[in-house]
Amino acid sequence: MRIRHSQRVGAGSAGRQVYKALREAIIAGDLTPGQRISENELSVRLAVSRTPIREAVARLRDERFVQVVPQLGTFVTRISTAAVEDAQFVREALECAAVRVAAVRADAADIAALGGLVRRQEELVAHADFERFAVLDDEFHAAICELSGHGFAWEVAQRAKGHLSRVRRLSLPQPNYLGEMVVEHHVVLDALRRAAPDEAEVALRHHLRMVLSAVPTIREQHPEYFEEGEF
Amino acid sequence: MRIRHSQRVGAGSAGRQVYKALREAIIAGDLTPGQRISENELSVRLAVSRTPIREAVARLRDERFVQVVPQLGTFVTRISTAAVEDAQFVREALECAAVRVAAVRADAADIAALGGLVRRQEELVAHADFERFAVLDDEFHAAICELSGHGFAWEVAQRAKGHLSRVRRLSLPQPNYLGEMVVEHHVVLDALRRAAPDEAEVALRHHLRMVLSAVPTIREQHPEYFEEGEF
DNA sequence: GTCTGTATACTTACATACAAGTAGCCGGAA
DNA sequence: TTCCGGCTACTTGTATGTAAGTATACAGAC
Repeated sequence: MRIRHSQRVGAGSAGRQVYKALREAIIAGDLTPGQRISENELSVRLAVSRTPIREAVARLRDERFVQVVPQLGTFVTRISTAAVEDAQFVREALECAAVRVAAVRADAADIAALGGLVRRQEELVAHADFERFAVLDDEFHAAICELSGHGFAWEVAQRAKGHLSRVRRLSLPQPNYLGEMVVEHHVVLDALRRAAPDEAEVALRHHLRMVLSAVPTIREQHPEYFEEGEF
Repeated sequence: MRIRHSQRVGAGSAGRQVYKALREAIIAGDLTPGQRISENELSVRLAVSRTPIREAVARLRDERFVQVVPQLGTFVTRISTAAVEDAQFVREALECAAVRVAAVRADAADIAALGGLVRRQEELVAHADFERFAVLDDEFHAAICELSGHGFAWEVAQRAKGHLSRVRRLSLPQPNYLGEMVVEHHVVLDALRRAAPDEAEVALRHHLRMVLSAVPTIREQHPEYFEEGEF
């Protein structure tokens, strides 16, 4: 084989790398919904054997990014409205529960750190840097879960909200989207600063439903990304 | 091409079977915390090759049932208080959110079906049948999530609450445990019947914390199951 | 032309062989 | 006795071969 274990320079095992690459490719839309992905083709393109490919595909299957039909093929799932709503429900439940705890646990230093995050987000709004904003946005929500003492909740939400991430990727280019996001982050942050769990929850819930409310529009713009059927 | 293909209904793939067997063995305590499990040994004992074993182990690793150390071994994780609290947090957030929705969505037929479940549980209390009670208990909670329209939430909770399941298994033999469980199920059921989301949430939250409150006792009874360190 | 049976070229699921790294035994030296 | 170095027997991670099943193209019958 060409590439030895020297490739393992701390980036994780090959299977883990393949998983990350495929996940990112699906969310970014490089692998389009409905597309068939071949383990053999991937193994040559990524220069690894089929074993790590299979490991990655298995994880993606658990997260509903792909559907694997035995002896037939593996397909990138189309975004289904039901799956998006499921993901939204899970994320909302977990993060709202977390923010309530965070509101009573966060100290001044925690608030300051969160504030720094939001300020960095503001800078990106001016540059319309959607890529890096998405990263900082995830960091913001991850930080809230971390503040609650249950960073595990963020991991779970992350694994469950696959379809939601794909939708977000499509919705970012909409006008003034980033600006509104930052404003809402500020509202949540203020509630946390005042140690007001109820207000923090309400604010975060409203914020999280932003993405969901954009789904119909996104669906019209990218109908080929979605499953046919019920509206 | 959008053909939904029939899954292999019967027993599932070998990897899936191995996963279920190992998961059950860990929860039941047949595989004790800290114990090293060898992929090779498992492959001969279960009469399959290492490939499906590895697939199962990968899933168990995601659920924190095992810890895999490359080139060293795979070990059954010890129950950590932090992991149990994490699982509790996730389950509570998801199920409480679900029960609120269920309270306003459930119709008479749904309530009747849930009532039937609880009645079957009552019968098992008399026989002290812990095994089957655990199954019916899961069915009860799964049904609530199903009623909310987000059965997916139960799947997520199920995957996240691994350590909690192990604790429950240890706590079931405590006196009058089953009886209290059924009583609390009734309280939740009544709240659902009255379509009272707030009361349903409070009742369910209290119910879910029963297991957690038993952790210290369980830890004293089975210290070898738990990680050492912080109390 | 239309339909049908078959060969073929794919696919995933599983089995097996190899590579690389770690713990521990064990003999020998200080 | 104590410490150190190498050898051995494991481990997981990866590569590759084998088996079984499905869609499809195509030749032939009607």
